[in-house]
Amino acid sequence: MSYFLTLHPSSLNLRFYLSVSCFTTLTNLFPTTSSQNQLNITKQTQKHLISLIKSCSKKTHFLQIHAHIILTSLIQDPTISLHLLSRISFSPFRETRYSRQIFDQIPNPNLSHFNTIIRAYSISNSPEQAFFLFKNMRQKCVPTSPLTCSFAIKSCIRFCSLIGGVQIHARILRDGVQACRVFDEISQRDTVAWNVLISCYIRNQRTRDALCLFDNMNSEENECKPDDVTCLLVLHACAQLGALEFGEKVHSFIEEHGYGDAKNVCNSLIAMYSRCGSLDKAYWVFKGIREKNVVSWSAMIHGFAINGHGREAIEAFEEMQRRSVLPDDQTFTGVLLACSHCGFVDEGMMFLDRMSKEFNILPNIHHYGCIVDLLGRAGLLDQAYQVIMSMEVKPDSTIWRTLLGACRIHGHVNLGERVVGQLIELKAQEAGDYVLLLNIYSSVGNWEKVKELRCFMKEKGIQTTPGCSTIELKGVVQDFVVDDVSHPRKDEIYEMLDEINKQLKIAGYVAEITSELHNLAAEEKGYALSYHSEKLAIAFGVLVTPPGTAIRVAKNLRICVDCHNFAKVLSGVYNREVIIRDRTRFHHFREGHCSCNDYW
DNA sequence: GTAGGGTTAG
Repeated sequence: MSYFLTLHPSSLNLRFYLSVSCFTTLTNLFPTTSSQNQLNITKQTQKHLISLIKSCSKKTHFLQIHAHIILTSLIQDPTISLHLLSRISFSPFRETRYSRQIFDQIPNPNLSHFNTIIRAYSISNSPEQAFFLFKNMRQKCVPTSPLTCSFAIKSCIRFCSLIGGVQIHARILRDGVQACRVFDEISQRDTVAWNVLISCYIRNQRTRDALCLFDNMNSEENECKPDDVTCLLVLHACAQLGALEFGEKVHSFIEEHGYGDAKNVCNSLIAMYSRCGSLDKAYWVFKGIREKNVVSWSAMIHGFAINGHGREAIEAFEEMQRRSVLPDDQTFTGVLLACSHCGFVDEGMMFLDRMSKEFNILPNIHHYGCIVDLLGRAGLLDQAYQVIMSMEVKPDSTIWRTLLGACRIHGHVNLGERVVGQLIELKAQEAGDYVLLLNIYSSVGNWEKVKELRCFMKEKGIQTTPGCSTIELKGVVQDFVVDDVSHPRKDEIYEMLDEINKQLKIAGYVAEITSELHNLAAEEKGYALSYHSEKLAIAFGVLVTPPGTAIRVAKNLRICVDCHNFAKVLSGVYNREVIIRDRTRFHHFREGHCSCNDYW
């Protein structure tokens, strides 16, 4: 029997014991299995062996057990090998090198094996090995657990590896396990470490914290400064938040540090300015790019589209072709978006047709989303439904929700109910969907159904998202919720809102009540609407900014008809440009008018 | 071989 050949070449200790002293003892101690290659183990043998391993208190004894396990190929049994590894790693006679020998003999180490050996290394004199094994797990496609990460990070801290810690940190966040505290434990943070943290914050919708980190990086005590990648990340956060002033600050930083020539930075600036409703500045940046690529054009087209400048978006699309820049799928998303936001039904359908025929780009779910929105808002609900049913991509919850939004606009009860049914079937229904259905019922005055659905929602404990509007003042984003009383200047804000309401009534503003959910008397409804979060944010804007300054508000949900009218009349009476970005689009108001097709 | 990164429906 050539059992020596089955041994790992490095396991000299074991060779020694096997060849010199223990072999006879071992075979007497344990009945060996007949074949070394076939693992044939009963539950009882396993149990017996494990209790032996556990009770083993001397190294010599342990060595004997180990030798036997190798000899009988029982090392292939994952439970036995784990106990063996665990005992040698955390016993009074522990020795990391020996742990490693055993680990290397295990044919297919699993998560528990890795956790054990990584833990052993993390408290040993060679903690860097823990990190290498952690990386090894990825290469071998062994999934990691929070425990693994915790040991691996500890080891990185012990051998002062920033790179290691950052890599594990990124992986933890990618795997959805929160461990931002790790960052604080890194002694030497470089720009990349900061950038990773910012990126993770943005991915986890903590955009405001991302902006704070930019400021922290920029502070005097901090040695490593933001670089071009930091700027890209932070611009993205500004765009999401609608934080224009902060975005401008980042823009100045970019210019000061000479990042302004980088095309990716410029493209991000275009996106940031357009998503903050500052189309002029977006266009200014766009014009400054010498060699505009497809991303620059797409970003600009998208910017025109979301700001309600559909004609310019389409012109830009034509211009880019004259300049021989080939459009891609995202360019068409922008073009179709322009059509949807401006109600260009025929053109939208034509572009959908052209993109595959002329440009060989197959429409994706985003393109169909625009088309469904376009048809739905135009009141062509059946046609929109047909598009969903006929498209080659599987409809997702978002696309059904788009159609549901259109059902609300047009008070389409039957289709609305069917769409909610589809969402429930997809198991993707959200509180907001039921709210839209409530809106549909109340807009047609079906209070019976409203009551029924409200009861259902109460029974099921469905929590609706509270409406929240934000407005930025001197680079700080401020929140307002419905009937907000938490603001330090709440008295002034409510006073201002009352004053605004008086002025607007004189100008002919009447509270629009169909969108309100409750079956209240008209007067009460008017009252219930008066403290919507966007109105509070606007009142705050009027209060704290000098006359003539544009008021920019971002809202997490859809703006209601009444607030829309309120802002429209206000833009004329107070001579203020009002820009409200809600969940689905921008609403620009100037001199008593709305730049898009009014509410829709 | 060297982390983090540009435009994307509602």
